[in-house]
Amino acid sequence: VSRRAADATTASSRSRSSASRRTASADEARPRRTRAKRGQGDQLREQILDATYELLVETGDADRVSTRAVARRVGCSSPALYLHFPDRASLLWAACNRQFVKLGDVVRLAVEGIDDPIDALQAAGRAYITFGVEHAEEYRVMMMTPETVVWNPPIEDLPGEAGFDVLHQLIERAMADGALRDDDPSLVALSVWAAVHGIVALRIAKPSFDWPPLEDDIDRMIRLVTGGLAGSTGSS
Amino acid sequence: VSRRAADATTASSRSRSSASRRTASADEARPRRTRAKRGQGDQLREQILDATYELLVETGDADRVSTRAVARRVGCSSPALYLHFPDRASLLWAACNRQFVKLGDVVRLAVEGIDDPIDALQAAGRAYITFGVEHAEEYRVMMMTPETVVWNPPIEDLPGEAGFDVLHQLIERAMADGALRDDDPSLVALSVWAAVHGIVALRIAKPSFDWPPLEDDIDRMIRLVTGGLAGSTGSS
DNA sequence: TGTACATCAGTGAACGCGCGTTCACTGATGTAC
DNA sequence: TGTACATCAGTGAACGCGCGTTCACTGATGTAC
Repeated sequence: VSRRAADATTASSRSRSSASRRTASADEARPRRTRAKRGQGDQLREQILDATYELLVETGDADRVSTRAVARRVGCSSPALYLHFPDRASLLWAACNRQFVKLGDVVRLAVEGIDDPIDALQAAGRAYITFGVEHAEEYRVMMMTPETVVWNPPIEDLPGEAGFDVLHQLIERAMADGALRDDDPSLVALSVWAAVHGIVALRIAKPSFDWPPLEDDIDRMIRLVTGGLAGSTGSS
Repeated sequence: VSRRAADATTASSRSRSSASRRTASADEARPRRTRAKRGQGDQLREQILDATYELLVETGDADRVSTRAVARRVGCSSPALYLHFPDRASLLWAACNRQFVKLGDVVRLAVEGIDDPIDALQAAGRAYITFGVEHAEEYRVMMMTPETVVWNPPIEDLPGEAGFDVLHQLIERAMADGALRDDDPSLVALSVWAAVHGIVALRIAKPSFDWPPLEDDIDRMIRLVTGGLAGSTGSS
């Protein structure tokens, strides 16, 4: 401890410090994996993805998931990862993406069978927010991390995976029905997406803030948004 | 390049790879700093914060700002940082926070002299979003990064620094005036904050997405939010 | 049926790196007597 | 006015670390002739 800085209270859990690495190391206990049979090379790929995802959830920080830790968890050597992924970034991305495509599915499922587009919008928003909060670490990696670090696939895939396309269609339909005031559906969909993302992202970034119950927050945002889109123009 | 992964196109710009480190190194050219005079020890502190902030902006990634790079930029030795900050996390946080308190100020300033609470809310939202997008890296570090990595000071300071308290007061006032429908002002303020944060956060996280002009987005969100809060209850 | 060969599914050791931080120190400047 | 001493504002070298990745290899399994 240096002289003037001696009064510091910071615990310092930076991803680079050896102390924090040690935290994530209940690994090496795993037994050495047995080599896969001849045609079964892709088994390892799945196991690697599973382990990566586990570590992601356990550490809560993509930066603390190292290739070596993944290999220890799997029970293979670390070069073995390179038989299936070109580099660490691709591995992390793949592990997140596998869970993440579920978001689009969940939103699509939530909407199924609901005829009224406003009701469907509400269901979609609810599903999106709930999923995001419950899968915080993937959400963070996919939606809150700079592209340069993690976003390899074409950016155009984003809407489909995030359930954004569902949003878009619902809003188009609602406008055609007269349930929402006429506007550019793409732009309105972006606003709604941003609003919904905002709830999830703030909670993920600041979990120790004294948030109200999630359900209240969802209801209020949905009322706010659908009320706002449906009403006559606001004061301005 | 390994065998099965040979077709990979990923450029691999992970924060850990030596390649990406090299990108951020137009440093060592700086002249050696001269030692400060007797009572002027705090000059170095300011210079360290400046350099940290510069690197933060240049790299666009807090993980790529190392204590050694900061020292090189300043022109001092890296142990010198420890005369003023207990560890790297504190340094990074301080550098961001220094710029970040401006957000609260900007929001407060934007609101000054506007009597109508709805107009004031719109001005506040506009100021918040603009500031966030223009100071993407600080915003990312402060508002989109897990607390464990970067959030040392008490979480209760967040609202004041983010201009959230202004929002809260405006909403209280608007409700008292009858300009907004009665509700719990804290919860409504959270929703509005989330909506506004959503716009900023998505643009920062996915800069290569084909976003509409920021102004349009701001206007639409403001209309959506204020219209929604003011109108009678939406369909539900 | 035998056997040379190709392929698959990996492994162990090593490279080189930059990092956060600590340690013992140093020279200039002020202060007490 | 001199001088011993304390303090300030740092420095240079080193420690130990875990990392991403590459390299050359190995043993088991299938395949062609």
